[in-house]
Amino acid sequence: MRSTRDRLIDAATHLLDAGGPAAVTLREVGRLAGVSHNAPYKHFAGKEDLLAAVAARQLGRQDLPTDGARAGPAAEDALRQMMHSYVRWAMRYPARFKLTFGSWSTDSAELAGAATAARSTLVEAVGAAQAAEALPEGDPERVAALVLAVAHGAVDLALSGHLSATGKGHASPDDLVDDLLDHLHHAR
Amino acid sequence: MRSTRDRLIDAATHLLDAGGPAAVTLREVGRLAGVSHNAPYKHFAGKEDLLAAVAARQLGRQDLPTDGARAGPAAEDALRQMMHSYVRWAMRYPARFKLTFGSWSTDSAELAGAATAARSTLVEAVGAAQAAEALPEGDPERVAALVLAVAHGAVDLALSGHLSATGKGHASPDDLVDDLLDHLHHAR
DNA sequence: ACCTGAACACCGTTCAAGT
DNA sequence: ACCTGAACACCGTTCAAGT
Repeated sequence: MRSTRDRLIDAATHLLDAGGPAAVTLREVGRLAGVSHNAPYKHFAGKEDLLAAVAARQLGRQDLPTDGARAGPAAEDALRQMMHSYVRWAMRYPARFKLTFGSWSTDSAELAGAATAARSTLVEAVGAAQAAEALPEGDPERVAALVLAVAHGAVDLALSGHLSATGKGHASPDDLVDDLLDHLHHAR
Repeated sequence: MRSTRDRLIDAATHLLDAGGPAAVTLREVGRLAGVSHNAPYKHFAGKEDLLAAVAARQLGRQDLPTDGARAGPAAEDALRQMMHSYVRWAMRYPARFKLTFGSWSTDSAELAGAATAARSTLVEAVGAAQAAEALPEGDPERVAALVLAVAHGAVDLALSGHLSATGKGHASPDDLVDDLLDHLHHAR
C-alpha cells in the first residue's frame, strides 16, 4: 500500500490539476488521503514543502525525456519529439507546469537533483543532433538552453493567451519549436 | 491628487514587488492607500480583478517597446535592444512578470487590449529587421512570436533556477536572445 | 513514530449602515 | 457615489495530547 506521504502527494497533485495552487488546502489534502488536516506536517514542513515535493516528482517523471538521444540521422527527429513531448505535458497539465517552474524559496535538494537530471538528457540529444550536423556548433549546454527556452516560453505565452491565438500569425508552441529547429538547421 | 483607484493599484504593485501575490492582501492594500480594508470592493470586483489591473498597467507601460522599430541597418540592433529591455524589466520585477503572464480567468478587455498593443510594436520591429535582411523571411507575426518565446522562456527559466546558472553552459537570458538573433541572421 | 482535536491569527468577501 | 465596521467562513500553522 502507498505510504501516507505518497498519498498526500497524490492528493495534492489532483487538487492542483483541478483548481490550481489555491485549491491545494492542507485540509482537503488530508481528507483525500484519509488523515486529519494537520497530519501533513509530520511529513512536510508546510504547504510550500508539500508543493515542492509535487514539483520534484513531476521533474523526475519519465514522460518526456529518457527516450531521448539517438545517434545518426534520426538525432534531429529525436530532439524534436522530445520537445514536443515536453510541450504536450505542459499544455495538458498547466498547473503542474507553472508550479514546477515557479519560484522556489526552499532550496530543495530533491528538486535541484531532478532538474539537473532532466536537463542532462536534453543536452545529450542536442549533442547527438550537432554530431549529425542538424544543429549549429557550439557548447551543447548553451544550444540546449536555447531550445528549452523556446519550448518553455511558447507554452507559457500560449497558456496566458499572449500568443496571438488567432489570425495569420497564429503559431502553436509546437510550431515555434519546429520553426526554431528548422532555422537552426539552416544556420549551420 | 491620484484617485483612490490609482492609489490602490500603486499599493498593490508595491506589495507585489515586496512579497509576491500572497503579500497583496486587501487589508494592507487599503491601509497603504489610506482607506478601509474593503473599500477596494467599490473599485474592483475582488482581489483577482485588482491584480488584473496591476498587470494591465504593466503591459501598458512604455518601458520597453515604443522606441522600437527603426528602418535600415539599425533595425536589427533596435530589435535586439527591445528584447534586452524586456529581459531587464522581467528580471528586475519578477513578481510583476509572473503576474502579467499568469493565467487569467477574468477576460479583462483592458488586459487583452494592452497585450495586443505591446505585441504589435514587436511585430513592427521584426518586420523592419526582415526588410534589412537581418532575419529570415516569413510571417513577421510568427517570427516575432519566436523571438518573444525565447526571451520570455529564458527569463522564466532563469528566475526559477532551471538555466544551469553556473559552469561552461552558463547563459543569461540576454545571451540566449543574442544567440537566437545571431543564428537567425545566419539562417537566411 | 505517527496521528488527532482544539485553538489562534489571518484573509477574502458580504452586509447593514453611514455621508 | 464612496466608504466604514462588524461579521462569516476558510485556511495555514501551532500545541498539547493520545497510541
